[in-house]
Amino acid sequence: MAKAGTKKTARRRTAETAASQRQNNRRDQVCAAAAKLFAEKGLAETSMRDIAAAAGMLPGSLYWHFPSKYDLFLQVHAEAAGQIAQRVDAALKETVGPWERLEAAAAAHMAGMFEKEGTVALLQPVFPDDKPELSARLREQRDAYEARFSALVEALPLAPDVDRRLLRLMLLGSLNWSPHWLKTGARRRSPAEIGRAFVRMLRQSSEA
Amino acid sequence: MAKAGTKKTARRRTAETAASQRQNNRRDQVCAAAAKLFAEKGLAETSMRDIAAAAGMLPGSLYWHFPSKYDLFLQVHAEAAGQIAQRVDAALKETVGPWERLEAAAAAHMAGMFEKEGTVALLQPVFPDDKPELSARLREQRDAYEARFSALVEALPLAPDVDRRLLRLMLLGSLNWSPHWLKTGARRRSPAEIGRAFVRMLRQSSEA
DNA sequence: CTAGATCCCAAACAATCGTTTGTTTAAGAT
DNA sequence: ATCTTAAACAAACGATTGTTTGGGATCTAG
Repeated sequence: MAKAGTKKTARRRTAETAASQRQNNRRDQVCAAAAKLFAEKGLAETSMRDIAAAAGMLPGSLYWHFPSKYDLFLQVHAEAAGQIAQRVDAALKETVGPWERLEAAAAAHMAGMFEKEGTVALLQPVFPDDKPELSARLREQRDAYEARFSALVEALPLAPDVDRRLLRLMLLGSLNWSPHWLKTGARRRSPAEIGRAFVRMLRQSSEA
Repeated sequence: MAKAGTKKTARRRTAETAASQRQNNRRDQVCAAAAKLFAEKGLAETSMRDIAAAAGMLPGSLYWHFPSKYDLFLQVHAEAAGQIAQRVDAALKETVGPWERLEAAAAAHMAGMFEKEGTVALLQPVFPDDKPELSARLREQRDAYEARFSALVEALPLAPDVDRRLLRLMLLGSLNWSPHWLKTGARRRSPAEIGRAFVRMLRQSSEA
């Protein structure tokens, strides 16, 4: 087929595809195990040995996939943020009213946080002061995601005396705090329902 | 004067008072230093060496005042919780209306969290899974404090379809999350004002 | 068949952790 | 002056931390 192409590209492409089949087989597995542990115990309380054991390999082997523990955490964080952002964006595409959009975003935010065990790690802000680079990256990811809510609140038809910033912070705070009391088992209402309920509680009081 | 009293009691009393003057001189100092560090970096990220350095003594000397790191943390946590509870109770004594009482409690909660640097440590729930005793004690302290808000919400005149539990959780979540974005310097509104604003946002929408 | 890449193991590295031990200093009590 | 106790120092303990090193499979490309 592509044998007529330049030797280099042809060789490289086959090498890439063949390699990528074999490549990163267990990388995602490591990520998943790390996500779960980070979400359960936090960054500092989770050791590389714990992650390695959960992923079924030795501690040193992790360093073939990730250059450091913080890079691994950053990867997990980015994936979690991306998943929730994807959910929110998908929900927003199907919704039109300003309040309905905020409600859909809150529901997607909650559903995204609780869909997988590891995703909750996103919201617990862990900013190690001795790793300013890591903290900066985490803030970037978080800010980029939360910008969606800034826009949604900005679009609300509100009475002129309502502090939009405070409304946004109140909603996000109550959403992000929910993992502390919402247990995954035997929940009365689904996470998405709770997110919608929070938005509705804010709605009538501040409508224009 | 008291020389006619029994030798034992007289001697013991003077010994106690004299000892208590000399006793626990730097214990509070250690507590304050630990509270500040715990609030800034959390339990796991704060080492006994950090605390000792901040208190101006050597690591081993801490163990004369506290039997372990977790006991020290528990003490700090209890003091912080007690201070906020005291503020809330004082504010409630002067307020009568159900909504006004909730508003006053939220304001006191916020003011208490931000009055000292170390007090914020209260709200960041740190429950090490390998120390169930510590986790249980922390939960006790937190639950005992938050019971106030349960009672306050229960006393609100609400429409019958309003979920009081969810309203309480929303308020407490947004309050407890505020340290993540409310910077101590150059704040637009005081913590107490923000707490009041949060309650007002909930008020009109759910009033009976 | 050889060369090289991929992936992991086995073992150790230096650093830091919470904690313990033995000793010393200072001050009040007898 | 002697005895006791509070409070700290100095130094180390074993365990755990994140990470490095070197080598051994396993597979693919040439």
